[in-house]
Amino acid sequence: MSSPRSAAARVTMRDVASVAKVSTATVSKVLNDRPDVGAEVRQRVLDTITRLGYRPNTVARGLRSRHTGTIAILTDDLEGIFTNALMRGVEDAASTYDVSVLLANSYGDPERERKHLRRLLDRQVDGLIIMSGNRVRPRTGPALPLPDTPYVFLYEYGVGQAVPSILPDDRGGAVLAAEHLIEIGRRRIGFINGPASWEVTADRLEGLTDAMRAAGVPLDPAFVRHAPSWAPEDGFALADAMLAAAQPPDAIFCASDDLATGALAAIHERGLSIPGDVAVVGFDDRSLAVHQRPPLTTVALPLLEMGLVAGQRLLAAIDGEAQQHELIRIECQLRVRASTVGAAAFRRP
Amino acid sequence: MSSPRSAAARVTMRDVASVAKVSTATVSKVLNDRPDVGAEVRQRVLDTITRLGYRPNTVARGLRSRHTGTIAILTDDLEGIFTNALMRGVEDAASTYDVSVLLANSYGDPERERKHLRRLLDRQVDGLIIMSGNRVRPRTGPALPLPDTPYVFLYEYGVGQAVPSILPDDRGGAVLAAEHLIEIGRRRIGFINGPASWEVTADRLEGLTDAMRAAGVPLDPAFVRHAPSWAPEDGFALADAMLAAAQPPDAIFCASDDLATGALAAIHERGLSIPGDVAVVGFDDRSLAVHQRPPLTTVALPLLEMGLVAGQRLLAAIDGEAQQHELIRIECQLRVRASTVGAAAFRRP
DNA sequence: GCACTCCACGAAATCGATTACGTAACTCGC
DNA sequence: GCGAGTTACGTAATCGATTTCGTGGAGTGC
Repeated sequence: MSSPRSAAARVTMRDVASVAKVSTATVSKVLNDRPDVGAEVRQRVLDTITRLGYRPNTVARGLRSRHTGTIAILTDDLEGIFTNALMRGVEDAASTYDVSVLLANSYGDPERERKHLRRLLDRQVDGLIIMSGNRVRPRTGPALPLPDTPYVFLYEYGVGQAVPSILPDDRGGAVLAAEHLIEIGRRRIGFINGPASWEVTADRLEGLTDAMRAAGVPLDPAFVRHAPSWAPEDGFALADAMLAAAQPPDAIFCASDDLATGALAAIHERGLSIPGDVAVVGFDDRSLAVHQRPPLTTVALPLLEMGLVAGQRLLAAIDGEAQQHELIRIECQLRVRASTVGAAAFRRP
Repeated sequence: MSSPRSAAARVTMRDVASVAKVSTATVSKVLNDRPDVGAEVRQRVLDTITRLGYRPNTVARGLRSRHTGTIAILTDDLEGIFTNALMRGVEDAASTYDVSVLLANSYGDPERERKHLRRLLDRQVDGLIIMSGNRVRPRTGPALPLPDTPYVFLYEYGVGQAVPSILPDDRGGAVLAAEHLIEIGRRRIGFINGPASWEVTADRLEGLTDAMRAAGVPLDPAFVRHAPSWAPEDGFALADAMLAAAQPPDAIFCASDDLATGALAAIHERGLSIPGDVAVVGFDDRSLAVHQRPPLTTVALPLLEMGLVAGQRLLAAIDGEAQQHELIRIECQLRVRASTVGAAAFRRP
C-alpha cells in the first residue's frame, strides 16, 4: 500500500538514459551543452527529460564538480536597518544566475562568525558576501581567518582599500546635499553628523566641507556637530540647540534620516516653517523619510545597487575572472522632497 | 611550483582513515556516534581528526544520506517590514541545530515562486518556510504545488487552519490594547483599522469589540474606521476627522504603528496633549514606535518568536515527528510607553 | 585500398561520504 | 570443548551526477 505520490522516487539521470537508450554520460553532455553529441540523440534526450520531468540533483552535481551554485551572506546583524535592501540586491544578482543564497547571522560575535564560516565552507559554498548592515555599533571588519573561497565585503567599513569591498559614496552624497541646499539659496547650513566613532562620518563631513568651500559659502563650526548616537532624540537635541542661536541656521543637513526626523520635530516645536524658515536634508532614504511631515529630502543610499554589484563581483570571481582587490564606491542619489522645496505648507497652525 | 596553501587539498575521510589505520566506515561511525566502535579506536580516530583538521564534507554527506541540513525561506518580499525579524527567528532556530538557511525571494510573482521552489527542491532542502512579511499587498497564500518536503507557513494569512502555519494572536493583541486603555480610564475609544481587504483587520476589530463589550464600555461606530492603506498619512487623516467631532475620542487605537504616527501628528497639530487629551496605542512595535514623541505604547508582534517557533516546528517535522497540520497563534505583548501613561509632557508649547 | 583523423557515443572511475552486510575474534553456557 | 551469540571492525555497494578515456565507424587524402 504505497501512495503513488510519496512512493514516486525521484527521476534520475539513469532513468533518462535508459529510456532514451543512451548512457548517462551522454545525458550529462546534453545537459551541459557539450559539443560532442549528435543532433538527433540530443533531441531524443531532451524530449525524454521533459517527458519524465527529470531535474538534475544539485547535490550530486556539486559533489563531483566542486561547485555548488551557492553563495552565502554572512552578516553581523540580520535585523540591521540596511540589511534587507542589501540582501535583496545580492539575492537578485544570484538568482539571475541560478545561484542560491545561504544566510548566516553572527550577531557580531566572532565566535559565531567563525562557526558559521566553517559550516559554510563545509557546505562548499562557492563564495561569500561578508556584510554589515547595522547602525548599532561600528565594525572594523570581521576577525575572520579568510578562506581561499572568493569573497566580497559589503557595507563593511574599516576593511581597507586592498580587499574586494563595496561601499556607498558617502562623500559624494554629502556633496549632493550641500549643493542642493546652496542652490536653493541657503547660506547658514548646519550639519548634524553621526557619532565620531563611525568612520563614515568623516567622509560625509568632508563632502559637505568641500562642496561649501567650492561654492564659497562659509561653514560655521558652531553648526557642525557630532551626535552621540544616530537616534532621532539626538537629532532633536542638536537641532534645538542650533535653533536657539542668535542667528539660527536656515538649513540643517543630517547624516541620517533618523537624526533628521528629530530635527524636523525640533523645528516644528519652535513654530518654524519647513522649508520656509529651515530646510532639512537627511541621509539614507529609509522608508520613514517619505512619510515625514513634510516628506524629507534625503540622500539615498544605493543599497540595492550595492548588493547587486557585490553579488555580480562575487559571481564573476567565482567564474574565474581575476578578482579585483579594491574598494568600489557606489554613487548616492538625492531625493528632493518637500522639506527643502515647495510651498512652506507645513508651517504649524 | 605549487603554492602550499592553494595546493593543500581538503582533508578527506580517507586521509583520516589511513592515518588512523582504520577504514572509512569506522571513521564515519565515530563521527555519527554509532555504538559499534571500541573506545580505543574511537579515541584514535578523534585524535587524528583534530590533528589533521578534518571536516566532513556536507555535500557528500547529503548525497548519500538524503538530508542536507538545509532549510529554505521562501518569501514574497525580502524587504517587507517584518521580514528581518521573522527571518532572524528562523535563522536562530536553524543555526542552533547546525542547519543552514537558504533564502529565496519571489517578489510575490507566482512564476518566480515556482522557479525558486524547483531550485530549492533540486537542492534537496530538508524543509521550507513559506513566509510573507510585507504590508504592501495582502496575500491569500502562495499558489504553489506543495511538495512532499515538510513546510511551515509563516505570517501567511489566508492559508487556512489545516496546514502548519504560524500567525500572531491578532485578536488577543487588540484585547490587550483595549484593556489597557480602559484601565487607564478612557471611555471614548477610536479605532483606526487597516484596509478591510486585509484579513488581519477583522481579528483586531474583533478583539477590540470583545474587550470593550466585556468591560461594558460602548464603542461608537463613528469612531471605527478602516484606513485605505497602512500609511501614516491615512492615520493622520482619520485621526484628524475623529478629533473634529463634537465629542472627540479620548484615546485612539491604531492597527499599525505607521497609522499611529500619523495619528500622533494629527493630535499634535490640533494642539492637544498626549496622553492627557488623547492616548494613542499602536500595533506592531516597529523600531520607530519608541522614537515617537511621545514614545508610542503599542502591541508588539512576536515576530522573533514566530520565526523561532516556525523553525522549530519545521525541524521537528524533518526529524520525523508527525507534523501537526494546524495554525498556531503566538501571543502579542503590550509595550506601555508615554503615549498612554505618564505626565502629559508632550503637549505642544 | 590503406592509414589517418574526426565524430559520436559509452564504459568506468570519481567526488566523499553512509550503510548493509560479512567476518574474525572473543565470550558464554553447558 | 563446542556451537551460539556478541562485539568490533572492514569490504564494498551506494547516492547521482561529471569527466576521462577508449572505441567503432564514417570520412578524408593519396
